[in-house]
Amino acid sequence: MSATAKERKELLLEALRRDVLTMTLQPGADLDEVSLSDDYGLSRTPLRDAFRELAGEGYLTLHQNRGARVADMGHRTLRDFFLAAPMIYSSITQLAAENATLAQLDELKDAQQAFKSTLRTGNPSDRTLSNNRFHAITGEMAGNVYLLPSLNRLLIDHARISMTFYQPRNSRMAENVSLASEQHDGIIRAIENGDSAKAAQLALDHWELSRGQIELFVMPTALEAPLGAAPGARTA
Amino acid sequence: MSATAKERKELLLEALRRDVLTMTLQPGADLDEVSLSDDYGLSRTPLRDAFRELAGEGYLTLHQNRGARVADMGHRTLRDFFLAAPMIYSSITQLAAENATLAQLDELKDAQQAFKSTLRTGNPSDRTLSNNRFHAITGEMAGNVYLLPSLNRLLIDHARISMTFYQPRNSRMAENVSLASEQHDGIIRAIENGDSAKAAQLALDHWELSRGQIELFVMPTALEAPLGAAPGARTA
DNA sequence: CAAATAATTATTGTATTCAATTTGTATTTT
DNA sequence: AAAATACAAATTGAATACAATAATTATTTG
Repeated sequence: MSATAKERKELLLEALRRDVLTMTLQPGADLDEVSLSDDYGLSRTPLRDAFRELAGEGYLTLHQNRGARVADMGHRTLRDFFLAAPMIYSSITQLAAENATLAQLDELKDAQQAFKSTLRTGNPSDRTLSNNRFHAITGEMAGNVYLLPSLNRLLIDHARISMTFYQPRNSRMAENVSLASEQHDGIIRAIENGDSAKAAQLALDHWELSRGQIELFVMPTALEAPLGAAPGARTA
Repeated sequence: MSATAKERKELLLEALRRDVLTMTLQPGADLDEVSLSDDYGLSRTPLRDAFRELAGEGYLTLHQNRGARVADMGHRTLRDFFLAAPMIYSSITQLAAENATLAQLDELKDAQQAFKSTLRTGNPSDRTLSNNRFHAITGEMAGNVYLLPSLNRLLIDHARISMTFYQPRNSRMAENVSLASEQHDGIIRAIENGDSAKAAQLALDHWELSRGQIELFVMPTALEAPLGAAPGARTA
């Protein structure tokens, strides 16, 4: 409670964003106004204000007389995601290469450094968050107010999907993670050189890697054991 | 003051959206909390709530200790708009053809009827609003939560750009308006038939018409009078 | 008189209080 | 006992009251 009210509000916003992205707050979970307000030393008025803000960004959804819930991830979500992601990611990255400032480029490099260090420590949440930050910066670089809201919504659910599907359990997946890091480096170079066509292509490659990783979990490799022939198998 | 508080809030939201789209509230205009709150018989709390909601939708922008302003349309805006519009419009319309329900199709037909009638009455605001509604419905049809926020932001500024650039002053422009209406009909047919490729192409054609109309104002036809040769011309 | 500073006013942000709606529970009724 | 209704508790929404910040005006000082 030491900080000023404005700071506590900002703290709350960041914490909620983080908890949504890392699935600490699960999709559909409903947020209690009173408990959160005394957790962060705020009254309900600025808290509800924060809810609205986060709802506008796509983290939460608000329902009449029913409060705030973490944005859902239904069965349609994944399909919508696969449709929209390559288009938005590639065009954002292309525009980033065309419009990035040097200050933004430094930010992106810092974000990539942070991402690399999370690969070593291995905390899935931190990895997801640092990856999220990397791509959010490309969005700022692109600076297109019409595409940005779509990108940010994609990034929210990309983080959440990664948290569920992208836990590297074997060497193949670990390889993919470090490959993703190399792709980040490539994207940085393309942006640095203003090579927008290459940046767009690298974004697509990067997406394909991520997509494949997700599909490994959605469609796992088939079991090899033949049915009904195994010794001691129970009959239905 | 007769309606319930919830209704008055909804009324306020609709009125503000409408006023932003029709440029009744100009870009950058700042909204006074107290005057609006007694205009609509609401206290400042739900009013500020409405501001946040509209900010999330892209109609307003909020600044620290400085209240709400109508979303700006700077010099970058038009360029960003031209870049994003064809991509979003075509993909939204394509998805609309793939996913539209019959109820939504009826809504779209109704919206198109309304649009046609505004062409006859000739009120620019009504024409803009009914056109806006037509395209907003295609967005609902597409139903892709990741693309929808970008579409809606495009639609806000498309309406506002139309209100400034799209006042038909000669027969060429009047023709274009009725051509736009025919394109709407074509889009409806393509959606009805589930022909997503055709729908996407028609959306692009529709965009091209709109783009050309805007460019007529941004880049007007050159004057024909030769410079410096006219009698009585002043020398620099 | 100009610049700087202090005080006043206006506007925004937060807390508290009050009202309305919803949800859970208990009681009644068939 | 199951369903329906009435009641009570909890939760959300709005209004008022209070605090903090920014803008404006007045005053002071070089």
